Amino acid sequence: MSFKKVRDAHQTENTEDYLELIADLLNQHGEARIVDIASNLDITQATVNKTIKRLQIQGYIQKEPYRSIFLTVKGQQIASQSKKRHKIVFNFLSNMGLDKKTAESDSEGIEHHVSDRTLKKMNKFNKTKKF
Amino acid sequence: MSFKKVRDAHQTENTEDYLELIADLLNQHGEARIVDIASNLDITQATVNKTIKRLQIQGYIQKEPYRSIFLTVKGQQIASQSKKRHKIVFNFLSNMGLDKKTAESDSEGIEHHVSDRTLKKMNKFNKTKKF
DNA sequence: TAAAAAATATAGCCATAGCTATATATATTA
DNA sequence: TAATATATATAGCTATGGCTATATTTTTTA
Repeated sequence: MSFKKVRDAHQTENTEDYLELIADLLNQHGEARIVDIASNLDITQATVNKTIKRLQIQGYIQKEPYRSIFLTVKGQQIASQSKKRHKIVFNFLSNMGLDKKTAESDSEGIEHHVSDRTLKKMNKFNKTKKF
Repeated sequence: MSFKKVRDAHQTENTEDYLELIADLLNQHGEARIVDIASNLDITQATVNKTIKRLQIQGYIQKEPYRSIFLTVKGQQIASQSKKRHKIVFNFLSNMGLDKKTAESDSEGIEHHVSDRTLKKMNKFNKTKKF
Protein backbone atom coordinates (compact mmCIF):
# COMPACT_ATOMS: atom_id res chain seq x y z
CA MET A 1 0.00 0.00 0.00
CA SER A 2 1.09 3.54 -0.54
CA PHE A 3 -1.20 6.40 0.45
CA LYS A 4 1.60 8.88 -0.10
CA LYS A 5 0.53 12.49 -0.10
CA VAL A 6 -3.12 11.83 0.49
CA ARG A 7 -3.39 15.36 1.76
CA ASP A 8 -2.18 16.75 -1.56
CA ALA A 9 -4.56 14.44 -3.31
CA HIS A 10 -7.42 15.87 -1.31
CA GLN A 11 -6.47 19.38 -2.22
CA THR A 12 -6.33 18.35 -5.85
CA GLU A 13 -9.79 16.87 -5.51
CA ASN A 14 -11.14 20.04 -4.04
CA THR A 15 -9.46 22.08 -6.76
CA GLU A 16 -10.95 19.89 -9.46
CA ASP A 17 -14.41 20.08 -7.95
CA TYR A 18 -14.26 23.85 -7.87
CA LEU A 19 -12.90 24.21 -11.38
CA GLU A 20 -15.40 21.78 -12.84
CA LEU A 21 -18.24 23.58 -11.12
CA ILE A 22 -17.00 27.00 -12.20
CA ALA A 23 -16.81 25.78 -15.79
CA ASP A 24 -20.37 24.48 -15.55
CA LEU A 25 -21.63 27.76 -14.11
CA LEU A 26 -19.87 29.72 -16.83
CA ASN A 27 -21.46 27.52 -19.47
CA GLN A 28 -24.90 27.56 -17.97
CA HIS A 29 -25.18 31.16 -16.78
CA GLY A 30 -22.35 33.00 -18.41
CA GLU A 31 -20.86 33.79 -15.06
CA ALA A 32 -19.66 32.10 -11.91
CA ARG A 33 -20.34 33.84 -8.65
CA ILE A 34 -19.27 33.02 -5.13
CA VAL A 35 -22.89 32.66 -3.98
CA ASP A 36 -23.57 30.10 -6.66
CA ILE A 37 -20.52 28.07 -5.80
CA ALA A 38 -21.41 28.20 -2.12
CA SER A 39 -24.95 27.01 -2.70
CA ASN A 40 -23.83 24.27 -5.06
CA LEU A 41 -21.22 22.96 -2.66
CA ASP A 42 -23.39 23.53 0.37
CA ILE A 43 -20.78 25.52 2.22
CA THR A 44 -20.64 29.16 3.33
CA GLN A 45 -19.59 32.02 1.12
CA ALA A 46 -16.74 32.81 3.46
CA THR A 47 -15.25 29.40 2.86
CA VAL A 48 -15.66 29.72 -0.89
CA ASN A 49 -14.03 33.11 -0.81
CA LYS A 50 -11.00 31.70 0.91
CA THR A 51 -10.60 28.80 -1.48
CA ILE A 52 -11.12 31.06 -4.46
CA LYS A 53 -8.23 33.11 -3.20
CA ARG A 54 -6.04 30.03 -3.11
CA LEU A 55 -7.10 29.02 -6.62
CA GLN A 56 -6.26 32.49 -7.81
CA ILE A 57 -2.81 32.41 -6.22
CA GLN A 58 -2.21 29.01 -7.77
CA GLY A 59 -3.11 30.40 -11.18
CA TYR A 60 -6.30 28.51 -11.91
CA ILE A 61 -8.68 31.43 -11.92
CA GLN A 62 -8.73 35.10 -12.67
CA LYS A 63 -10.81 37.53 -10.68
CA GLU A 64 -11.14 41.15 -9.64
CA PRO A 65 -12.44 42.10 -6.20
CA TYR A 66 -16.24 42.06 -6.02
CA ARG A 67 -16.41 40.70 -9.56
CA SER A 68 -17.22 37.25 -10.81
CA ILE A 69 -14.82 34.44 -11.57
CA PHE A 70 -13.07 33.31 -14.74
CA LEU A 71 -10.84 30.38 -15.50
CA THR A 72 -7.31 30.81 -16.72
CA VAL A 73 -6.07 28.53 -19.49
CA LYS A 74 -4.49 26.37 -16.82
CA GLY A 75 -7.82 26.30 -15.00
CA GLN A 76 -9.74 25.46 -18.15
CA GLN A 77 -7.46 22.55 -18.85
CA ILE A 78 -8.01 21.03 -15.43
CA ALA A 79 -11.75 21.66 -15.68
CA SER A 80 -12.12 19.98 -19.04
CA GLN A 81 -9.99 17.00 -18.07
CA SER A 82 -12.05 16.57 -14.92
CA LYS A 83 -15.28 16.87 -16.82
CA LYS A 84 -14.11 14.26 -19.28
CA ARG A 85 -13.16 11.85 -16.52
CA HIS A 86 -16.41 12.55 -14.74
CA LYS A 87 -18.44 11.75 -17.84
CA ILE A 88 -16.66 8.48 -18.51
CA VAL A 89 -17.14 7.33 -14.94
CA PHE A 90 -20.76 8.45 -14.90
CA ASN A 91 -21.53 6.67 -18.15
CA PHE A 92 -19.77 3.57 -16.97
CA LEU A 93 -21.80 3.42 -13.78
CA SER A 94 -24.95 4.01 -15.79
CA ASN A 95 -24.01 1.21 -18.14
CA MET A 96 -23.57 -1.03 -15.13
CA GLY A 97 -27.27 -0.52 -14.57
CA LEU A 98 -27.17 2.05 -11.81
CA ASP A 99 -29.80 4.75 -11.55
CA LYS A 100 -28.92 8.32 -12.49
CA LYS A 101 -28.78 9.56 -8.93
CA THR A 102 -26.40 6.88 -7.72
CA ALA A 103 -24.30 7.10 -10.87
CA GLU A 104 -24.05 10.83 -10.37
CA SER A 105 -23.11 10.87 -6.72
CA ASP A 106 -20.73 7.91 -6.95
CA SER A 107 -18.99 9.27 -10.00
CA GLU A 108 -18.28 12.52 -8.18
CA GLY A 109 -16.33 10.65 -5.58
CA ILE A 110 -14.73 8.10 -7.87
CA GLU A 111 -13.56 10.38 -10.68
CA HIS A 112 -10.64 11.64 -8.63
CA HIS A 113 -9.30 8.17 -7.92
CA VAL A 114 -9.37 6.50 -11.28
CA SER A 115 -6.10 5.97 -13.12
CA ASP A 116 -5.79 6.50 -16.85
CA ARG A 117 -5.56 2.78 -17.34
CA THR A 118 -8.86 2.18 -15.59
CA LEU A 119 -10.45 5.10 -17.35
CA LYS A 120 -9.52 3.60 -20.69
CA LYS A 121 -11.16 0.30 -19.78
CA MET A 122 -14.29 2.12 -18.72
CA ASN A 123 -14.35 4.13 -21.90
CA LYS A 124 -13.89 1.05 -24.02
CA PHE A 125 -16.72 -0.65 -22.19
CA ASN A 126 -18.98 2.35 -22.67
CA LYS A 127 -18.42 2.10 -26.41
CA THR A 128 -18.37 -1.64 -26.96
CA LYS A 129 -20.19 -3.03 -23.91
CA LYS A 130 -17.30 -5.43 -23.54
CA PHE A 131 -14.18 -5.56 -21.43
CA MET B 1 -24.20 18.24 -7.12
CA SER B 2 -23.75 17.93 -3.39
CA PHE B 3 -20.26 17.69 -1.93
CA LYS B 4 -21.62 18.28 1.55
CA LYS B 5 -19.20 17.53 4.34
CA VAL B 6 -16.35 16.48 2.11
CA ARG B 7 -14.03 17.24 4.95
CA ASP B 8 -15.77 14.74 7.21
CA ALA B 9 -15.67 12.26 4.37
CA HIS B 10 -11.93 12.70 4.15
CA GLN B 11 -11.50 12.07 7.82
CA THR B 12 -13.59 8.95 7.48
CA GLU B 13 -11.36 7.84 4.64
CA ASN B 14 -8.29 8.35 6.71
CA THR B 15 -9.85 6.52 9.63
CA GLU B 16 -10.78 3.59 7.41
CA ASP B 17 -7.31 3.42 5.91
CA TYR B 18 -5.73 3.31 9.34
CA LEU B 19 -8.12 0.72 10.73
CA GLU B 20 -7.84 -1.50 7.69
CA LEU B 21 -4.07 -1.32 7.86
CA ILE B 22 -3.99 -1.99 11.58
CA ALA B 23 -6.21 -5.05 11.10
CA ASP B 24 -3.86 -6.31 8.38
CA LEU B 25 -0.81 -5.79 10.57
CA LEU B 26 -2.48 -7.59 13.45
CA ASN B 27 -3.33 -10.51 11.18
CA GLN B 28 0.06 -10.68 9.55
CA HIS B 29 2.38 -9.98 12.47
CA GLY B 30 0.25 -10.34 15.56
CA GLU B 31 0.85 -6.71 16.41
CA ALA B 32 0.47 -3.25 14.97
CA ARG B 33 3.17 -0.74 15.80
CA ILE B 34 3.43 2.92 15.02
CA VAL B 35 6.62 2.39 13.01
CA ASP B 36 4.90 -0.14 10.80
CA ILE B 37 1.96 2.11 10.16
CA ALA B 38 4.29 5.00 9.39
CA SER B 39 6.32 3.01 6.90
CA ASN B 40 3.22 1.59 5.25
CA LEU B 41 1.59 4.98 4.86
CA ASP B 42 4.84 6.72 4.03
CA ILE B 43 4.44 9.37 6.67
CA THR B 44 6.38 10.19 9.82
CA GLN B 45 5.89 8.46 13.14
CA ALA B 46 4.96 11.76 14.74
CA THR B 47 2.01 12.11 12.38
CA VAL B 48 0.92 8.55 13.02
CA ASN B 49 1.16 9.12 16.73
CA LYS B 50 -1.14 12.08 16.52
CA THR B 51 -3.74 10.30 14.41
CA ILE B 52 -3.59 7.25 16.64
CA LYS B 53 -4.45 9.50 19.53
CA ARG B 54 -7.52 10.74 17.67
CA LEU B 55 -8.60 7.21 16.81
CA GLN B 56 -8.24 6.28 20.45
CA ILE B 57 -10.32 9.23 21.61
CA GLN B 58 -12.95 8.33 19.03
CA GLY B 59 -13.07 4.80 20.38
CA TYR B 60 -11.69 2.87 17.44
CA ILE B 61 -8.51 1.59 19.03
CA GLN B 62 -7.17 0.66 22.41
CA LYS B 63 -3.61 1.38 23.41
CA GLU B 64 -1.30 1.91 26.38
CA PRO B 65 1.59 4.35 26.18
CA TYR B 66 4.66 2.85 24.51
CA ARG B 67 2.70 -0.29 23.71
CA SER B 68 1.27 -1.55 20.46
CA ILE B 69 -2.19 -0.99 19.09
CA PHE B 70 -5.39 -2.98 19.27
CA LEU B 71 -8.78 -2.49 17.69
CA THR B 72 -11.91 -2.06 19.76
CA VAL B 73 -15.05 -3.83 18.63
CA LYS B 74 -16.13 -0.60 16.97
CA GLY B 75 -12.75 -0.43 15.25
CA GLN B 76 -12.93 -4.04 14.12
CA GLN B 77 -16.32 -3.46 12.59
CA ILE B 78 -15.10 -0.54 10.51
CA ALA B 79 -11.98 -2.44 9.53
CA SER B 80 -13.85 -5.51 8.35
CA GLN B 81 -16.43 -3.50 6.44
CA SER B 82 -13.65 -1.56 4.74
CA LYS B 83 -11.76 -4.71 3.94
CA LYS B 84 -14.87 -6.23 2.41
CA ARG B 85 -15.52 -3.18 0.27
CA HIS B 86 -11.88 -3.07 -0.73
CA LYS B 87 -11.92 -6.68 -1.86
CA ILE B 88 -15.05 -6.27 -3.93
CA VAL B 89 -13.67 -3.21 -5.69
CA PHE B 90 -10.29 -4.84 -6.20
CA ASN B 91 -11.85 -7.96 -7.66
CA PHE B 92 -14.10 -5.93 -9.86
CA LEU B 93 -11.21 -3.95 -11.30
CA SER B 94 -9.29 -7.17 -11.82
CA ASN B 95 -12.26 -8.67 -13.61
CA MET B 96 -12.31 -5.63 -15.85
CA GLY B 97 -8.92 -6.78 -17.03
CA LEU B 98 -6.72 -4.44 -15.05
CA ASP B 99 -3.33 -5.54 -13.79
CA LYS B 100 -2.85 -6.24 -10.09
CA LYS B 101 -0.94 -3.06 -9.42
CA THR B 102 -3.50 -0.76 -11.01
CA ALA B 103 -6.39 -2.67 -9.46
CA GLU B 104 -4.73 -2.37 -6.08
CA SER B 105 -3.93 1.30 -6.18
CA ASP B 106 -7.22 2.34 -7.79
CA SER B 107 -9.29 0.28 -5.40
CA GLU B 108 -7.66 2.00 -2.44
CA GLY B 109 -8.93 5.32 -3.67
CA ILE B 110 -12.28 4.13 -4.95
CA GLU B 111 -13.38 1.97 -2.03
CA HIS B 112 -14.29 5.00 0.05
CA HIS B 113 -16.57 6.47 -2.60
CA VAL B 114 -18.67 3.54 -3.66
CA SER B 115 -22.26 3.37 -2.48
CA ASP B 116 -23.86 0.12 -1.36
CA ARG B 117 -25.89 0.04 -4.55
CA THR B 118 -22.78 0.19 -6.71
CA LEU B 119 -20.98 -2.27 -4.52
CA LYS B 120 -23.77 -4.75 -5.00
CA LYS B 121 -23.55 -4.44 -8.77
CA MET B 122 -19.81 -4.99 -8.61
CA ASN B 123 -20.21 -8.00 -6.38
CA LYS B 124 -22.83 -9.50 -8.66
CA PHE B 125 -20.57 -8.99 -11.62
CA ASN B 126 -17.66 -10.61 -9.81
CA LYS B 127 -19.77 -13.69 -9.28
CA THR B 128 -21.70 -13.94 -12.53
CA LYS B 129 -19.60 -11.92 -14.97
CA LYS B 130 -22.77 -10.16 -15.96
CA PHE B 131 -24.41 -6.90 -15.02
C1' DT C 1 23.88 -5.11 33.37
C1' DA C 2 25.23 -0.99 31.01
C1' DA C 3 25.42 1.22 26.62
C1' DA C 4 23.44 1.73 22.18
C1' DA C 5 19.64 1.46 19.22
C1' DA C 6 14.93 1.64 18.26
C1' DA C 7 10.33 3.00 19.19
C1' DT C 8 7.19 6.14 21.12
C1' DA C 9 5.75 10.66 22.73
C1' DT C 10 5.55 15.62 22.80
C1' DA C 11 6.11 20.40 21.37
C1' DG C 12 5.66 23.59 18.06
C1' DC C 13 5.44 24.86 13.34
C1' DC C 14 2.55 25.19 8.62
C1' DA C 15 -1.49 24.93 5.33
C1' DT C 16 -6.11 23.66 4.57
C1' DA C 17 -11.04 23.78 4.89
C1' DG C 18 -14.76 24.44 7.67
C1' DC C 19 -17.48 27.96 10.63
C1' DT C 20 -19.64 32.73 12.58
C1' DA C 21 -19.68 37.50 12.83
C1' DT C 22 -18.90 41.75 10.83
C1' DA C 23 -17.53 45.15 7.38
C1' DT C 24 -17.64 46.84 2.83
C1' DA C 25 -19.02 47.19 -1.92
C1' DT C 26 -22.43 46.53 -5.57
C1' DA C 27 -27.13 46.13 -7.34
C1' DT C 28 -31.94 46.68 -6.95
C1' DT C 29 -36.02 49.09 -6.01
C1' DA C 30 -39.03 52.42 -3.95
C1' DT D 1 -31.21 59.21 -6.06
C1' DA D 2 -31.50 57.27 -1.52
C1' DA D 3 -32.60 53.32 1.02
C1' DT D 4 -32.53 48.46 1.05
C1' DA D 5 -31.06 44.11 -0.26
C1' DT D 6 -27.57 41.23 -1.97
C1' DA D 7 -22.91 39.83 -2.73
C1' DT D 8 -18.23 39.92 -1.47
C1' DA D 9 -14.43 40.36 1.77
C1' DT D 10 -12.10 39.98 6.12
C1' DA D 11 -11.07 38.63 10.87
C1' DG D 12 -10.66 35.20 13.92
C1' DC D 13 -11.88 30.73 15.63
C1' DT D 14 -11.67 25.22 15.27
C1' DA D 15 -9.89 20.68 13.79
C1' DT D 16 -7.10 18.04 10.83
C1' DG D 17 -2.96 16.12 9.03
C1' DG D 18 1.46 17.01 7.47
C1' DC D 19 6.41 18.20 9.11
C1' DT D 20 11.05 18.63 12.21
C1' DA D 21 13.28 18.52 16.44
C1' DT D 22 13.70 16.77 20.86
C1' DA D 23 12.60 14.01 24.94
C1' DT D 24 11.52 9.73 26.99
C1' DT D 25 10.82 4.85 27.26
C1' DT D 26 11.64 0.24 25.83
C1' DT D 27 14.34 -3.21 23.61
C1' DT D 28 18.50 -5.09 21.94
C1' DT D 29 23.17 -6.16 22.17
C1' DA D 30 27.87 -5.92 23.58
